[in-house]
Amino acid sequence: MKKLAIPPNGDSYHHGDLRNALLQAALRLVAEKGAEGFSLREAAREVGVSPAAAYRHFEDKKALMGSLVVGGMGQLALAMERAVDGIKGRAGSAARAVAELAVTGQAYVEFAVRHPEQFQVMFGPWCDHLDFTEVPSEAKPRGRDAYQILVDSLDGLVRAGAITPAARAGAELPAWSMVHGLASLLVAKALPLGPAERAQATALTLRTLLRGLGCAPRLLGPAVPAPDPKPCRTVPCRR
Amino acid sequence: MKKLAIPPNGDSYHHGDLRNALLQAALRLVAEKGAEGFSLREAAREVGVSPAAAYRHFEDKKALMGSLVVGGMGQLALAMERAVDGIKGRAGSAARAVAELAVTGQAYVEFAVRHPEQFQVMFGPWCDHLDFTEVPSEAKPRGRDAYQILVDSLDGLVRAGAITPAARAGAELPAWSMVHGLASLLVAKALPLGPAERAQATALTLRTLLRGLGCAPRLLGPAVPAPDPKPCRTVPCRR
DNA sequence: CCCTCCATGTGAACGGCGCATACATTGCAA
DNA sequence: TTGCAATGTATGCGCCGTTCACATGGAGGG
Repeated sequence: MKKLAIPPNGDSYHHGDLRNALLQAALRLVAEKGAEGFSLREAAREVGVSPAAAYRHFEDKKALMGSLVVGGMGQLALAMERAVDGIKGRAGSAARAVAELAVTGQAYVEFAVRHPEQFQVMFGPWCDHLDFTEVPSEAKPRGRDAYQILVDSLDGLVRAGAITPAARAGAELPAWSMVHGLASLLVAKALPLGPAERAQATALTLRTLLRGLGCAPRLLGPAVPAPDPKPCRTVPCRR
Repeated sequence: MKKLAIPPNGDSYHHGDLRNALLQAALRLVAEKGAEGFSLREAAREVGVSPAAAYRHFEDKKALMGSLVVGGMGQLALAMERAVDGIKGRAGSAARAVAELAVTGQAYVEFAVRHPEQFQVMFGPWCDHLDFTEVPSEAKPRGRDAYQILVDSLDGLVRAGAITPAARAGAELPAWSMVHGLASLLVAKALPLGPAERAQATALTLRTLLRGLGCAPRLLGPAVPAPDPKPCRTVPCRR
C-alpha cells in the first residue's frame, strides 16, 4: 500500500487509511461526548471496522489519545500563526509587537473555548506520560509550535523596545500561565462568561500581563472595562 | 443510624459510614492511579463492600467524583487560609497585603503540585455540569472558599494603598488566571520544573501580576531570577 | 503470470466496568 | 413485639479495552 487510487476505500477488505480515519472519528467523538465518554470501539464502529483493527495502528487507547494531543497542538499553533498573519502594522514597531502578543493570546483562548474537549485532552492526564520527542516525524505538524510563537512574540517586544531585556527574562512563564489559566478556567466553566465578557476578560488579562512586563501604558490601548462583578464558580462554602 | 458506638464497624452487615469511607478510598485511588484509572468497583472492593452498595450513597460515579471535587475545593481553600495565617506583618500594611496575595498564590500552586490528580479532577470534565449551588449544606467546607480569599486579598491591596481602585476592577481575572495557569501547566507537566525552579517561577509570576496591577516596585521585594531557559514542553514541530 | 508473504483486516473471547433490579439484613420506632 | 425504612448483597446486562488465532488480498520475486 504505497499509493492508493481511492485512499479511503469504501467497501474493500482493507480500509486504506484507517489510522487517519480513526483519528478523525476520535476527534469528532471526543468533541461531541467528551474525553471520558469516548471509546475506541465506538470510533471503530463509526469507521465501519472491527474494534481490533485499531490495534494495527495504535498500541493502545492511550497512544490514540496521544496522537489526538499532537494533532491538537498543531491546530492550536496554526490558529495562533494565522492570528499573527492577520495583523496590520509595520513589522518591528512596538505597536505591532504588542498586537502580536495580544492576538496570539486571544487565539489561544479562542481555540480552547471553541474546542473545549480537545483542549482538555491536550492538557489533561492523557499527555502526562507523553514524550513529544518520540513522536514520529511525519506526525508532527509543520512550522512553529505554540510555545515558539510565544517566545518569538516576547522577543519581538524586546526588539521593538516595548519591554526591557530584564523584563523579558523568564517572561514566558507569566505569559503562558496567564493565557493558559484563563483558557483553562473558561473551559472548566469555572468562569461562566459569555462571549462578550470573555473578550473583555481576555483583553484585560493580556493588558495586565503587558503592564506587568513593564510595557509603556500608551502602547496598551484604551482601558478595558472589567467584566461583570460575579465571575466566581470555584468553591461552595457554608453560609 | 443517628449515632454509632463504633462508626466504622468492621464486621457488621451495615458499614456505618460507607459514604465517607468510599470518598476516602476514592481519594487515595485517584491520587495513586489517576482519575482515568479510578473505578467505583475498586473503591468498593477497597472498603470491603459490594459494588452496588455505593449506589445507596451516590447517584452514580459522576456524583462521587463531584463530591471529590467539593472536598478538594475545601482542602485548597484551607491550604490558602493557613498560608495567610502564617504571615507576619502588621495587618493593613501594604507589605502585608502584598505578602497575602503572594503566599495565597504559592499555596494554590503548591496544592496543585502536591495533589496533581485531585487538582485535575477539581478542574477537569467531572465538574463541567456540577452545580455548586446544589451541594448539600453539610457537605460544604466551612469558611471562605478559594475565590473569596482571592477577592479579599485584592481588596486588601486596595485598602492598604498598594494598588488603585481602578487597577482593582476585574483584577480577579488576571490574578486567578495566572496562578491557575501556572498550576495547570505544572500539573500537566507542560512545564517540567523541579521544586526550586517551581518556586522561582511562582515568585516571578506573582511579581509580574502585582506589577501588572500597578503595585509600586518597592513593595515587590527583590528581583526574581528567571528559571532555566528551557521550560518548554508544548508541541513538537518538524525540524 | 503465478505464487507467496505480510500488512492489515475479522471474530471470538476474557476480565473489568457502570449500573439496574430483586433480595437480605438490621436498627429504630410505633 | 413488630413492621418499616435504611442499607448492604447477589446477579445480570451491555459496553469497554485488549488479545489471539485466523482471513484477506495487494505487492513483489520467481
